[in-house]
Amino acid sequence: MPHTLRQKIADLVLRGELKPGDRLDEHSLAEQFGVSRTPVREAIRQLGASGLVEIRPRRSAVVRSFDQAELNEAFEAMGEIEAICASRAAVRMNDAERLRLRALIATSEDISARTDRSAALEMDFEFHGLLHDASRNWMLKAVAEETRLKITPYSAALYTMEGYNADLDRPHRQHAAIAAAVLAGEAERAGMLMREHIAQALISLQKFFEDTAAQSDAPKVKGNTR
Amino acid sequence: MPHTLRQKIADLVLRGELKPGDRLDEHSLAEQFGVSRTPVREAIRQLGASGLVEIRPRRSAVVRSFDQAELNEAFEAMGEIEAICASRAAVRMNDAERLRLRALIATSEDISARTDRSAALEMDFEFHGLLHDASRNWMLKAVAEETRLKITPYSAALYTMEGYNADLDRPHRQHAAIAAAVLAGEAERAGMLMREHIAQALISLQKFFEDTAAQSDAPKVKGNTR
DNA sequence: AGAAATAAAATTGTATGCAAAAATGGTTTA
DNA sequence: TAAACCATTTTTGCATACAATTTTATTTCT
Repeated sequence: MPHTLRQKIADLVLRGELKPGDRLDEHSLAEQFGVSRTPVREAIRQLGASGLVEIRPRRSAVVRSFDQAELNEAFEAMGEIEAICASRAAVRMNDAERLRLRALIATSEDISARTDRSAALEMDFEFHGLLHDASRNWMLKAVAEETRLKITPYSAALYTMEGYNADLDRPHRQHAAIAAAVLAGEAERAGMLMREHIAQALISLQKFFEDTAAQSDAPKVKGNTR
Repeated sequence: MPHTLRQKIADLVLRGELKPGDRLDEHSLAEQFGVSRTPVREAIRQLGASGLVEIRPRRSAVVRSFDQAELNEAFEAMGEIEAICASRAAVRMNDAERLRLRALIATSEDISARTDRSAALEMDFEFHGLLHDASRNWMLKAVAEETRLKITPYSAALYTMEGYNADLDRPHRQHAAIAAAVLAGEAERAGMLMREHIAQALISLQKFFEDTAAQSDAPKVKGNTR
């Protein structure tokens, strides 16, 4: 895990320290990480190409923000892509991965019961990551994870926000159902369940935004603030 | 079309002046475009994040190259993504786009008859681009075009290489069939035809590589050269 | 002659400086 | 009071310089 500067800056966004719309000041980032502006600029440009931040000539880069329509489209796209990964995984998953998938679901059961939000977020990453790997297609995996990355500032909020009591059990049950289909080799069904899973995530997210519209530290959809 | 430096360097790759495996020398690129190394480096990093070039610490960036397995996976992924775009387009395309699609196919008919390779390449871009737009989903469009970008150094060779007599009529007929399905609103069928179209492109490409294995200026699959 | 070792050249990574543009703040004016 | 104007400060874009590393060329040794 060589923590590149790009990764460090991305982490600021993924960990929620920088929220959609926030500016990335080259000078302060440089100071914060003990380097000069040059490597910071290069890292920011890379994040711009990955779609995590928005780069505007002569103006500070800002964390990419989506309006409602863009969020809907992003989730629709991710649903399709994840569905493809899942159906491929159902046909191609190897024995080691099958074992790991079973273990993951068992752990997830426990996490859900304990209502451990941060563990649940990590579990979510691992579950989907495993399916990406099992799709036996590096580009599918790359596409899925790039897409996931872009909306993380929003989707992670579901797990991250303290005090927000979204249901942790529903995503767990959906993961379990998908895993069952994958393990049974039912490609079509795995894809369908995955699509529904992502669609459900969008609905939860929209509900979350309504519920927390008052709170100030939640990521806002574009046009909501200032 | 504000030709950014990033775009200019990308064009070198897309136009085939830089082939997979070729090094991108910061100094000579800087000289070539009349700027210093700093903006060149930033552009290269961006292209690295887009997956068009490969960046290795302390070593020159090189144009991304794929081995046979990676190419297969890339085309499989692209087939799925383009299929989704096509089926969405079949349901969501508006009247202006329908008109344009018809015109495109008519022009394509002519291009195919005249065996105009460079026009055919442009047509290919426009056809798929139109479907991306008509999917009414910016992220799907972004994903499709990023994926397409990565394999362009290989797929464009089919059209670019002088003297290689690949069939121009087949892709045209496939485009026409897809267009018909889209215009008829047959989402399922449009997606299926698109998947087959991309699969066929891979087969043609593999054939192309076999045929031109001797020629030195064709892009090679990783491991073939040096 | 071929391989290994070594010296020279070329290339990348980063810091720094400066000009140009944009954001900020305060003053004036309607 | 609010808007418009102007000066100040901040921030970005780019060029340049230099150290660290890799690459290339040359020489030496077996």
